[in-house]
Amino acid sequence: MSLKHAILVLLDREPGSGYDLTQRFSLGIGHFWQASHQQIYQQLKKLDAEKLVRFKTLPQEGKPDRKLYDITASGRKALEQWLHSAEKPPVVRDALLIKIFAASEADYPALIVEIDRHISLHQAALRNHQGIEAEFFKLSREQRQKHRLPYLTLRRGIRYEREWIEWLKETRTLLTSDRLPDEPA
Amino acid sequence: MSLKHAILVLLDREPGSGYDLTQRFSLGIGHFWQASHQQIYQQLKKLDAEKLVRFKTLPQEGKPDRKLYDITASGRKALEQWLHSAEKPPVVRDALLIKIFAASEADYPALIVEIDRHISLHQAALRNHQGIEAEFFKLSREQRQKHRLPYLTLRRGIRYEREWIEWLKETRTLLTSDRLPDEPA
DNA sequence: GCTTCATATGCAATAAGTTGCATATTTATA
DNA sequence: TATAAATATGCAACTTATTGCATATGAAGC
Repeated sequence: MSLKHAILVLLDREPGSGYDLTQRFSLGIGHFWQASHQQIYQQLKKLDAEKLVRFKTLPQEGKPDRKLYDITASGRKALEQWLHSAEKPPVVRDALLIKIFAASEADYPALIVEIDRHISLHQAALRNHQGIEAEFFKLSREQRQKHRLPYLTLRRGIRYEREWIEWLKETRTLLTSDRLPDEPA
Repeated sequence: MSLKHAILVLLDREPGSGYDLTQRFSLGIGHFWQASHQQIYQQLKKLDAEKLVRFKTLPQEGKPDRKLYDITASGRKALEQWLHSAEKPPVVRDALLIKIFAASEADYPALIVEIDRHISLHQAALRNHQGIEAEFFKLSREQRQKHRLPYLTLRRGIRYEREWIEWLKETRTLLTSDRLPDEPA
């Protein structure tokens, strides 16, 4: 259900096409919700069937018609109800940790390579988030105040990536030096 | 594919029934992979069809027969191959962050309640992890050395929960005081 | 005596997400 | 000049995960 509501949130801020939403997901809220364009188009269809959104078809030359979606009154109502409902913390499912859990010494070299790869990926994500953060701090105080909730979610993304990198580096060191932590985390 | 391999990892350590595995998931590796018993039974069936596991039926009185599963030679082979394959970092999908992202001032009171609830949940998870960690540190040096990889994954769980709690508390403070962060995360 | 918990396995329906493919044009880049 | 990227939408098949139900007994606690 959450993807539907994420879409409603975005349309509530500004109407847009499926394509627009795909951009907004990857650029705007990708640090806490990821969705492919296929998923977005599927859910827009369902949201339309439920009358939570509606659309106007804008013909374009050479390209397929653009469907400009907008949230409806009952969409807004559904969104508000959802905002006040309780949510479970996300389930954690991390394949890298299964591998680390299960590895024997023979697997260490491959594991180190994989850990390094993940460090790079998380560093790239962190740099990306920090770029957006830097933009935020260039804004005026009023503008910052206005966008503070989105910024707080970005902070969570930054900390998340940072925490990953720290743990991966610590784990890498312990694996290569064959040592073991001498005190609790 | 990862659930299948998580099951193979557990069976490789020790044969067991679907029920046993359910316990091992919730107690042993639940901090990085969660699975319900329905899912586990489904996947055991598929793994059996693929000949990666096999089972013996142990009749029991009064209770349904116990199916004792074990990994096969080709299961071990598949597991090793998988251990050396590359994995994408887990996708992040966090409904609470959508809510925080989208909230308006009218939603703040409900949001604070929800944040407090999440703080409690993460604190409970943290305490649980730390209990297991305390057991680990009671072990002899040799034993600790032997179980160090599982322990490293537990450290990740501990840090993950701690990071959540910190961010939730910070966010809660900023929301209630209507202030805004004055420096980058 | 009654309820709850633990043991033990499973089906069926649905929801959610992924992968691969298909189409068609313009604009920027090597 | 060819190639790739951006724009724009979508279907079909499949995998993965969730929800709700069903069955059956023994043991422990109130």
